[in-house]
Amino acid sequence: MEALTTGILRAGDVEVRPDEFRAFAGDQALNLTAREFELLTALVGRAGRIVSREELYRTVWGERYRKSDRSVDVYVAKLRHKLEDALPGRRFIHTHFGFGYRFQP
Amino acid sequence: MEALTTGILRAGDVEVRPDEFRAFAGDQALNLTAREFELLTALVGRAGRIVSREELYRTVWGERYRKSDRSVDVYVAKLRHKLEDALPGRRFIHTHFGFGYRFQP
DNA sequence: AGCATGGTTTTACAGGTTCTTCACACCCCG
DNA sequence: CGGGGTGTGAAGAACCTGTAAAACCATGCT
Repeated sequence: MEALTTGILRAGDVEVRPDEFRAFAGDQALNLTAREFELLTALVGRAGRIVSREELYRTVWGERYRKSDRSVDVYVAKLRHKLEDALPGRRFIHTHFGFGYRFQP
Repeated sequence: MEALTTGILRAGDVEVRPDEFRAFAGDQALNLTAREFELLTALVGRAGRIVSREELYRTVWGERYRKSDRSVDVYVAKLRHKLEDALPGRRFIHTHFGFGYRFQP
């Protein structure tokens, strides 16, 4: 989005600083693993758009996507948990059946 | 249509954004399944022309068309219903007996 | 090396949604 | 009328998603 000057991605209360490998939800830092962080970066960088599993997989894993690979789903679940812990009751990652996921604060 | 720059298809009040997996009728988003979305994309991309079931089937389903397969008809009905919900009283998908369908706002 | 710890990938299954096909009614046109 | 074309509801098949848990890996420490 407006990452040109600062490199920081923001969508609502969620902020990602790719150059620092840190992410925040509201005022608290999220404790993410490398994969979780990369996936969140990919999602926030595409906030508001429906993104296919294939695009997410290629971006984060850097390999060809196999339809049977559930890694994206598994990590979406992990991110949802940690976002829920940080900001209870709010939904950020929306499922679009048959298409993919959408990050929307 | 004029998809060269934006990738967006438009016909009257109906707009399809293939790269975002989203479609709009008037100002509201259409809640479509994968097949419905692909069929609408095929129809809007051929707006104003009569399109045979065979061409629609090959485009959307990617397989050889069997005369007994009613999938196109079933999904045209679904699309008509959702377009009617979004923009009541208007007709978009016209039947040409013995030939196929035509999308015309 | 052997072991512990934490992360990643794969598997399995339940639950839900969508898709295909069938059946029957209706319609169009000769 | 008659016969094939079309509209559409319904039901089971097929597919998709959420998630826990197992299996697999990588790293660091004793």
